[in-house]
Amino acid sequence: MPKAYEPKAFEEKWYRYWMENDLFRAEVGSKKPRFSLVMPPPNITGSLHIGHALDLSLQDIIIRHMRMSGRETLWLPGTDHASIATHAKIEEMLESEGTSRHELGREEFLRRAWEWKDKYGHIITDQIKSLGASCDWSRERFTMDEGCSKAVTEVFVRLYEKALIYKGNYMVNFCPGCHTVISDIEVQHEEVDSFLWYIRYPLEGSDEYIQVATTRPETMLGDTGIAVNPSDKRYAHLIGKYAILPIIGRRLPIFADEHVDPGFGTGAVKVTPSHDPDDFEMGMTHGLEFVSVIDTHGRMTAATGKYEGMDRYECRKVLLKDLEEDGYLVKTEPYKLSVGRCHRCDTNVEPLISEQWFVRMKPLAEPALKVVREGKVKFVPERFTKIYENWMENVRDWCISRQLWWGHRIPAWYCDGCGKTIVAREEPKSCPDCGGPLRQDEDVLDTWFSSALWPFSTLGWPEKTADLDYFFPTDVLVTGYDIIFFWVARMIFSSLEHMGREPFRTVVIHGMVRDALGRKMSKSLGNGIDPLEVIDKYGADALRISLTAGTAMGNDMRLFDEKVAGARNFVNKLWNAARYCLSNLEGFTPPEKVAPKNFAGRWILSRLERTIRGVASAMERFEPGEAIGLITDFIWNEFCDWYIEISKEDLAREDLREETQAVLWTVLRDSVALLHPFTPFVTEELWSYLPGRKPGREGSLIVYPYPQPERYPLDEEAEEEAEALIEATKALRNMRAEVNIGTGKKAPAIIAAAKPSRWEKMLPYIQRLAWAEPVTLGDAKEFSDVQKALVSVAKGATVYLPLEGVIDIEKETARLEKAMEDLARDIERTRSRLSQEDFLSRAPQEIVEAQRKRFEENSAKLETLKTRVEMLRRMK
RNA sequence: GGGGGCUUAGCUCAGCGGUAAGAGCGCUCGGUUCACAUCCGAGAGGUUUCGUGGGUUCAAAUCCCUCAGCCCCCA
Repeated sequence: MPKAYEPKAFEEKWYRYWMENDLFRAEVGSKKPRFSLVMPPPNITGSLHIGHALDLSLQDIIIRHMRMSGRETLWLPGTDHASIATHAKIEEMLESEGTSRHELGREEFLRRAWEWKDKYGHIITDQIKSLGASCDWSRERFTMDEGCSKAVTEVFVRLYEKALIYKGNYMVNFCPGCHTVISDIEVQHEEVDSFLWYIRYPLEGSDEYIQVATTRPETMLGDTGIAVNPSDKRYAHLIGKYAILPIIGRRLPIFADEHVDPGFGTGAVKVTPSHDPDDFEMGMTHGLEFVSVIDTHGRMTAATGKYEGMDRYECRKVLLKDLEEDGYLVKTEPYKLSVGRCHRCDTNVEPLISEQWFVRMKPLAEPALKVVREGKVKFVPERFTKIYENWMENVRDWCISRQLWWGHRIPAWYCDGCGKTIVAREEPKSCPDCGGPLRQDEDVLDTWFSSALWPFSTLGWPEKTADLDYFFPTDVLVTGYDIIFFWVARMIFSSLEHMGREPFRTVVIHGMVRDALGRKMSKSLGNGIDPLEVIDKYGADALRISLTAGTAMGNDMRLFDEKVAGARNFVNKLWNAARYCLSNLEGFTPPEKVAPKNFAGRWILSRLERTIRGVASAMERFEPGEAIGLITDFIWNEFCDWYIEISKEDLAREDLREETQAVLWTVLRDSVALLHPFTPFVTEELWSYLPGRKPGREGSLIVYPYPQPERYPLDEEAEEEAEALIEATKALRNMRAEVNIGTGKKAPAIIAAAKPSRWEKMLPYIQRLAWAEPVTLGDAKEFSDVQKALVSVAKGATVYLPLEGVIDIEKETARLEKAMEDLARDIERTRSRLSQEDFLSRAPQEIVEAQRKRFEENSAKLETLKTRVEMLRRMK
């Protein structure tokens, strides 16, 4: 076994080994209880970022834990076609070649897109492998593969037939940057510093004006009315009259509408039904004219006269100048307003009216709410339930068409002859009504429309497949809180609608990974951490630990180099502990049963049992951070710091050598097994060196039964003895440091015990652990008059550090008095607690007992110290 | 405007009803002990204390309410 831990030496090797031996593959119809999980499909245009690394690490931890716990596990991987992103990427590529999609035509564009996908689409899946993700690559899917596409068509047709999909002319969010409609949740609202412009519109047949305030002056060219609040006395006399739109000259009816906030601006608002969602509503209810003044490129339309062709913001500038010159602009005030930006390209979204396809949400949302409220789908942590419900309760219809070519083309055909619309699974040859020719809808569907079907489309739906039958519904879904609405919610209602049941039982939500300063990682800030670089530097295992340890599920976390280095240090510690164990296990044959007689062995197995129980509980609650914390604490602070040191003594003893070897082997084996879901590479590597490893595939750690509770007896007696030993050792080390006796330097020690017989067996350990030589044992009274020594009290014993020279009485007295103060304070606290009737009668018996015991132990310690201090005083 | 989160040691964070507040990093002191300097030993550091003020309880950092600061989501 190599001396140094070097992850690069074996990480790739083990991934290949697992793959070649088909160890990630799920078997349909296995007798084991099954456990399935689908991977949130990463975007094919993307490369692995730290968010993926977290998401995938958590899934791998869960799936490996389940696999080792005896489940037939499926972790289904795949990728997402990412309509907008890929489309943009291809367009960019074509542009660099001096051509465009319109020049090439749809068919050629798609050919080029598929070519690109075949060439680059697997980059991210290759990267996923370097993390150790144990997903079943034989079942890998792509949202645009044949099966998933078939599912999309099927769903579209079914929803259309149930009138849950409709086409209509409504106000939508258009992104001039991506040149497509986007859905409501793809718009990000952001507060920006802007202005409120006050403009006066002349009243018809009068010299007077009505003043309005607006944040978007350029839209005034499309104004078709002016609204005031019905209760607003200032304007009551103008209702029913008309104003004249400056520059354009259009007659604008002045009307009352309750939605107008009298406190905003002047209380009178211009109404642009074609470019504002609220105005759209008013336009509909009040029968206003609809005039579109901004097109899908963000440019002014022909309806704007001399402004035609100008960019909307350019037009704003020119128009304001014109208004000012003509005396219409009254004033300009600074104003904070919320602008909608495109989630993908950051361009300001333009609300405009357009004919698009929508999913009717109300009927779908109801069952999706019910299933969560009834607990059939549970969120972990629970607080995300409320966030989901909140959204689902207020959900609006989902705009699903996109003006792009890369994606699932909408299965709708139009007959120009008779105007009929046909929605069908197979392309119809001609119009069933008039026999005329048909043309297919040009648009594709929102990518999320296909990912919403992921848990069942990937298992073969709409076909009845064995996979679907066996693995659906899936058990858990792991994802970040940022896509609860985009994805989780949509999977839930889609599955309920098409499968008749929930897609998964538990949704495990994690937070975002931030940089060292708590900032979001972004390209513009350049503060992103590349997981591949981290893996290169510290290994995948260290990365996985640093992403999961020390954080609670659902909370954001910060990642920085020192954190990963710390994780790597732990792995190195494990590596060296294993080296120690293995070097002492040469020629060792694992016994049938490990049942040590010595307290040290019983102690460490008892502690191991507690760790196993804690891990089982944490994993059950989906708190891998807690689980890994328990395991690392056990390995480092108990096994390495204490048991391994003790074992050095015991291995040298004829009567204990064999059982000590057995304990070392057992604890190492279980530690490595417990850790495997978290650090798969190093553990499988160490496993390969472990005596007793069964040969071949079946002997791999990845399929070794995960340590479960009640594997070893809890041994309170041994734990108490070990605690006493540790306490005495620490007391000695402490006193030695006090008087600058270096570690490793021999110095005598005296243990004055209440029950000396109990301490006899511990002397060799104390000798080694506290570099104490010679160690003298006696009963409490025997040494009470030792003068040249420092004293500490441990559980059941007084520990002396005899000194060659004369002790500094002042200093020692002060040290002891400080200890006495602490004890006295504690004694007082427990005494007062024990004197309360309510406490004695209402608190559980164990708690009361523990207090009593503590009171007695501390009183005894205090008594000892008191006597000692009195003695020191007499010496002065 | 609605919803959620955070506020615990210098920093990053655990702990979320059971009784002297924990970890890692950083800091100080001491160490080339035959697994490990990617390490070992000791220690300081939280004003009797977990943002503030109340309440519930035998018992609160932990549960409830108030307020404050910061952050996120939705409208």
